Amino acid sequence: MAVMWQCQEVIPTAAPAGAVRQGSLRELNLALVLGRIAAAPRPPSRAALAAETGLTRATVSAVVEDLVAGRLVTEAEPQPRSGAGRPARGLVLAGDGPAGLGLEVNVDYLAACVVDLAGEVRHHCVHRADLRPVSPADALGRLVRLAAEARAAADAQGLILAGAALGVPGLVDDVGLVRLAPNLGWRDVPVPELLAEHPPLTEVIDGVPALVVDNEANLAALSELHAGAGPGSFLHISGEVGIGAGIVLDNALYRGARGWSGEIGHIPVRPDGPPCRCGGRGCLERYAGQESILAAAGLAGADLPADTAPNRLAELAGAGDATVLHALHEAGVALGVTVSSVINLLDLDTVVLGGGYAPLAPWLRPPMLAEIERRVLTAAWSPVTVRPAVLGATAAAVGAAGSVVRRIIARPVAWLARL
Amino acid sequence: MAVMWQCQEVIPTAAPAGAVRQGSLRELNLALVLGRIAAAPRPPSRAALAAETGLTRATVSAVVEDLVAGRLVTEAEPQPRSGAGRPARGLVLAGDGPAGLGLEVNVDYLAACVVDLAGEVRHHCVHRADLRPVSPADALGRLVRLAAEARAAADAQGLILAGAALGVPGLVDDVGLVRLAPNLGWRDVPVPELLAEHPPLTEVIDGVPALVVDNEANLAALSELHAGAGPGSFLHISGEVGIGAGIVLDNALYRGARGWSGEIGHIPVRPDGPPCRCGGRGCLERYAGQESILAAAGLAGADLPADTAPNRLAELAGAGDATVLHALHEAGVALGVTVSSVINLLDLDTVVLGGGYAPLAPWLRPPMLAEIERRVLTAAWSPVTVRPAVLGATAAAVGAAGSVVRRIIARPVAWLARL
DNA sequence: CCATTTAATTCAACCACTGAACAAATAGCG
DNA sequence: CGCTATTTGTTCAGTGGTTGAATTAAATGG
Repeated sequence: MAVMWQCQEVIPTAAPAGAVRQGSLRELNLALVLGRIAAAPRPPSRAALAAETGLTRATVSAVVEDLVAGRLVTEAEPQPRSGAGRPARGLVLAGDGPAGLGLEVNVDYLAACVVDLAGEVRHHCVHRADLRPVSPADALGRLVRLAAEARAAADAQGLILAGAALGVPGLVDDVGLVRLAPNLGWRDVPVPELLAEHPPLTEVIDGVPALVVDNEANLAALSELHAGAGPGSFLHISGEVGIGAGIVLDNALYRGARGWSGEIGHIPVRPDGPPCRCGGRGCLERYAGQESILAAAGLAGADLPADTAPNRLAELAGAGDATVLHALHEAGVALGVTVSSVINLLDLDTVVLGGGYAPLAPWLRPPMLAEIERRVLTAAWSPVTVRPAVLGATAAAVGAAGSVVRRIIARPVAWLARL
Repeated sequence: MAVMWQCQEVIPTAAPAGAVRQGSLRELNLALVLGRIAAAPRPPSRAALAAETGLTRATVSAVVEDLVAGRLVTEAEPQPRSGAGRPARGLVLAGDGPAGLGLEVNVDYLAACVVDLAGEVRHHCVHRADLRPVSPADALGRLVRLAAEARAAADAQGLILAGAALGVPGLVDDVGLVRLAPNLGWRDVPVPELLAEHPPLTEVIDGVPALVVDNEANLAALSELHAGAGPGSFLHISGEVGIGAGIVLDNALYRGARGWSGEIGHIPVRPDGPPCRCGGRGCLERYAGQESILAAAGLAGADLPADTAPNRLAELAGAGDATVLHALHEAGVALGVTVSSVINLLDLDTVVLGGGYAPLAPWLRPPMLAEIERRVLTAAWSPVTVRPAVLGATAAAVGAAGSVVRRIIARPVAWLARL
């Protein structure tokens, strides 16, 4: 069994860097048309797609025929139309075609979900447990059981799982090794090997590995790209126990030379500040990490589970607790300083507060905006938006599943060839 | 005369986002083959190109025929071969085809140069003068005279100018307006309008404007990408009077949502540090800007021209001047702190010291590496390289000219259609 | 001098898109 | 109710560009 491990989701750019044969022509147009169907606000007709893409109606018909045959697209009920003419048959992404399996291992929960082509979450299941004392092999074993449940749920709904993606709160290298997941206590964990005993996740479908491992913050950012306020460039900050960021540039996740981009938690806020366990001093995590906020809020000993702490903080802040308000203000200032650097560097216009920061956005936002206003050179010409993420704690798992279906939409040929 | 102004060089991605007709097929393969010829270390044969790209030899021959007819490629002398078989005819980029005109306006000089398809600098001319007291219209007038000289030189060598690019040390928006060039004293200067009286620069060749305006740091980074140590992702820091950075990700310049990326000079090193004229506090420019280094080195009153100051500092440092050494060390530490943030964020493996920093690299490098070692989370697994730029002060102008020819190589159809 | 080897060209076949004509399905109007 | 206008979708000959195999070209080596 030749298992090829690919780490980290890569949405193939529709255009191959290599030779362009005539088959590529159809390949590119399949991707083009399917992409438009996916992006359209309402089911488009073949004629509308032709007008939109510049292809002829004849070609669009041929392409759509392929997509329908491959169960990627179905015809919607003819919708009430105004004006004369033969009524259009609307095209929608199939609700019973391929789907993506999204998995997540985090500090205090496991999650699995199934997302269909249209991006709808068709199954979702969370298993709460503190995973720090659990061995990696054990944790992954539990995850496989969750995945089996999800697979059964997908089958029951007529969906075909086309791949899976796993989000981990740490650095993942390009052979599937989790180099370091500090808050989980993992170091050099070979996820592929540990999962190798579980066949459902280790198949290779047409050259694409059945499972892809990626950083959790990256996947959360992807979910915001697809489910959230849509296209553009933005920074998605995940405030979990650690602080991670996903960088979306021009509708694509930027991963860096080795896939380790977005390690925002250890950007120095005050280079001479208190030492951080990373070895540096005055890192952002020392000011805006969950533990630091809790300590500053006087809740250090409260021993709250990591996933309820943000809501507890929001509750107290809403009630006007001065210590908590001050702690959040300080965290917001630190975040603002860091984010200003990022914006000066990358010229982004949007910052999304995700993970644990989402419920705290009302209190983090004002000090962040104040710092940005002061420190970002171009703020005068174009304002920067800071907003909470639309998806909550489930973002990473949903983003993982979404990355699977987005890969199909970006390169439908791979799926069609599988049949 | 319909002059379309496009600001900022954009290398077209060979694959159009729109419809893919059969003509696109040839278009893509022209770009593919020409790109391989440009990237090859020695003149490749048609057969080698076929093997490399996956196209058939028949197709490669047809494509090459088009390229030769369009004066983009010529056949090199048959080189001595080993082994049996018909000798290959090597293909090289034409030395008498299209060329790019590169222009630069900086604080104390103007520059123009001509670069051919192969990236060779075929003409170069610098005009030294302090341009701060000169009006923008006047400065651009002088630049046009320099450009005319360059055009004559290109003609004399049988080159055809296919476009021009202008580098400016400031923020350029997408209609050609220089929003702010602080060290030049420019604000809201409409470069296109001021150049409109000079026909040679305002033609539109086949939909592509004859002149493109861009930030100088971006163009310097591009020159490093093409002339320097080649492909990859890196941060190019230009230490002129201000500090700018060009970000190259996956062999492409990243420009940001509005083209204002790389404003690294105002990233805070110490958020409570001395106030900066940008309105923030403790910005990098306050520690590693040319004026700050000179002040720390005790040369504040020396009134050195901006372009000789770095060499003077290098001279003194080489002679062991303790004050200068200390000043450079402090600047290096500040640069190291900032660069660490950038690397944590973007996961780059290379930092290039360009502009005025290039001659100072021997002294800046050690403290930078020390900070990176300490603050970059992933430094343990993969080392970060810090090196001086290969091109000196001429980098921006050469990069500008190079961007013109790179655009032709990336999409040769535009040039071929022009005939 | 001829077999071997590699390079490049020629040519019929084929694939996918184009453009125009045609069929289908509706609304509006007398 | 029937006719026209209108828009959607399909059919089909035509075309551009690639493929693959055969052919020609130009060298080496025994």
